[in-house]
Amino acid sequence: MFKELNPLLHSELRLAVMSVLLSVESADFVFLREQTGATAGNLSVQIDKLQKAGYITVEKSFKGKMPRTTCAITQEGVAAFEEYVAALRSYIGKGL
Amino acid sequence: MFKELNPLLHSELRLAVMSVLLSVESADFVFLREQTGATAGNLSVQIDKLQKAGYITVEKSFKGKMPRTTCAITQEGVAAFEEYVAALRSYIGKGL
DNA sequence: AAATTTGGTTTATATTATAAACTACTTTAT
DNA sequence: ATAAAGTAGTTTATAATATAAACCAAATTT
Repeated sequence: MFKELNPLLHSELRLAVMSVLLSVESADFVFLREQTGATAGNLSVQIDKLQKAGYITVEKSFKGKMPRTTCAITQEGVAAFEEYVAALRSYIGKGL
Repeated sequence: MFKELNPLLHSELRLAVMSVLLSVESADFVFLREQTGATAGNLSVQIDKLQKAGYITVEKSFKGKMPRTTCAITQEGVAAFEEYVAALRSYIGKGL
């Protein structure tokens, strides 16, 4: 009847992060914070979870002297997102 | 950019309950438990929250000697559900 | 050189979800 | 008639989650 909603994606902020990353090759921490409107602390935690799940990659580097964290979605992440959307449809129906 | 996801509906079980109630005039506790696959305890709690939010009505009666709890979605509930779906679209895009 | 800003992380707290335990009663079997 | 098992839930305890607040290290501005 109802498909299971991947709990890692069924979170407002993590879903927003994935949504941004789906459309942009890669994005840094500050860009993600701006796009999602999240606090840095919350974003830091959720990025970590997405990375540990293998849904995104996280690269740390320096832009001049300032630290920079760059994120990108993985193939696994894309697949998980698509599955999540398919599961949602079982709750929402054609409506979505 | 991203619309807020009503936290009362952004819950797997509550969303499933609302989804069932959208399609059936009314449903009793047992039917909801069967359709959602939830435990009775979890269902009881979530029904309570939906009722307190004004998204569903809950009527207690007896069917013969056995207690019966009957739920139905309210207009407010329908509206909230539709808004939730619209908000989801901001994360999902055309895909859904 | 002191104050502020940037780019984060860690930690503490509040909320949520969930299952386990319990209540109250009914039905069935002995 | 009574013990055992089932039904329809509720309450309570625990685990997981989300979130913000506090913090840190370095850079920039005044």
